[in-house]
Amino acid sequence: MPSVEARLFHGTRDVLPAELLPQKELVATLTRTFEAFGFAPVETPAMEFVDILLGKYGADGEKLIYKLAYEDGHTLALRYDLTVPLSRLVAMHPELPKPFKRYQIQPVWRADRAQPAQGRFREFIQCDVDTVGTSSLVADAENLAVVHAGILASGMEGFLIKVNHRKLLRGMIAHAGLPATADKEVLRVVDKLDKIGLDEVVAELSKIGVDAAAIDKLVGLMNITGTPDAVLASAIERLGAEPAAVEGLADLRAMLGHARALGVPEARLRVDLSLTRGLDYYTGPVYEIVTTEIERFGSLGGGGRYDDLMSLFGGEPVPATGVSIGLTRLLTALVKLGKLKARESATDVLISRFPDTPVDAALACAATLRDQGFAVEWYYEADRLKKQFQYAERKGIPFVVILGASEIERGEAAVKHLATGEQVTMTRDAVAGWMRARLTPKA
RNA sequence: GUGGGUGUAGCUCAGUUGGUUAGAGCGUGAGAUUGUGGCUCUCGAGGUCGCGGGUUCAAAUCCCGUCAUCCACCCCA
Repeated sequence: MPSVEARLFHGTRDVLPAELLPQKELVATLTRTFEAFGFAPVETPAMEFVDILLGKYGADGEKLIYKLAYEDGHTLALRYDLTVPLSRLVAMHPELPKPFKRYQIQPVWRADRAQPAQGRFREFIQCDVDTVGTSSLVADAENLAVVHAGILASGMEGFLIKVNHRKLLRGMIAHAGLPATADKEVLRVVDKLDKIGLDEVVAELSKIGVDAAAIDKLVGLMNITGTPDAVLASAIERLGAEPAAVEGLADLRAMLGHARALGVPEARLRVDLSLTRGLDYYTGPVYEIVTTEIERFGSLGGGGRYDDLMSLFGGEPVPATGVSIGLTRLLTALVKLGKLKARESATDVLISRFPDTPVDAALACAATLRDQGFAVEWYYEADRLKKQFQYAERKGIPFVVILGASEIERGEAAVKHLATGEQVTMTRDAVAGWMRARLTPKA
């Protein structure tokens, strides 16, 4: 067989132990958080029929769906997100008690142009929670509370949750006297406000044919800053007479009140009237989580309410809302910030030995330590002790237990704590307690 | 998808106006009187100079193409 160069498809990645060990811990924490809010897990297949996915994301998103060249190339695709597969699943299981609250931690695929430094990949893991079957804004507030708790638990410190409302956006477009069909183009420009500045936004708006009066109204709204309450109050002042906006304003006010009651700090929340979000299926509140610690980094999560999506699979419309944490992106950010406590190995203790060590007696000792709850690794070769210690050092194993013929004979063991250099020879039943007293508790 | 930059060792890079066996640091392997890690020292392994073509007596170096990758935009997790 001809040899091929070992390589990866751009935008995909291998995850090595140093990163995957902390990632697994984070997933365990997120899982506990999700379950604490009453969400239960599901998984769905990586591939779906193409027509299940088409017509849900909008033209921009649809271009990024990976279609599989299976049969005629028009039957299967890799899932693009977890929300549409969930809707399909619920449509196929009408017997599920509503509201159906599920979480799902699985990879998705997007034929994007990858940019790893910005946390942009073609394959990445999303952690979604969704509540299907209620219009209650408490469910939306719970979404905010769940992502807040989840991101905080990851060790990320600087982040904000931006919220807006699709109906409020529609009201703003109407308020400016623009046709509803113009919203996408206009809002995309306005969304760039904090990046390119006011003058540029005005220039671009007039370039796409928005008249000066409309620009004034839009920019006036976008420029409102301050606490969520202040922004809302100011928006009510300007849009209170706009029928299209009223419901959005009321929803946001209620949702934010519930979120505060659930313990989301005021300082984490921003009402951002320029937040649009590209996916077509959102109908109500929308949210996006951004880090304030890295320039030009993609969002850490996002979501919103999508009351019309379920009806696209036939049957009755079912209200639904959900939010997603971008696990791959969150981990990338933490690595970039040096906030990931990397560890090469999950091993607590290495059993080191000598040419004269009775192997089976030492293995029995390893088995005992495992029974006592330690992760124990056996050193296979009777190498120089120096080499065995170097191995433990490089893999970040905190303890080395030294077993020679004399220790085995006397029922003893020498134990060394590498971080402090402390070493004691003791009876073997004392080893577990000695190590446990020095093992830094896992966070 | 649009625009710009860069491809030399596992990683970060040097390589003079084209000129013999292409270098350094880090990492990695072995060792410094055979039961002790981090520091230091010695020695070693490792390169189709992204790939293809062209110019030339001679190309890592110049030209064309191609692929890969990075950055910004777009969009988002």
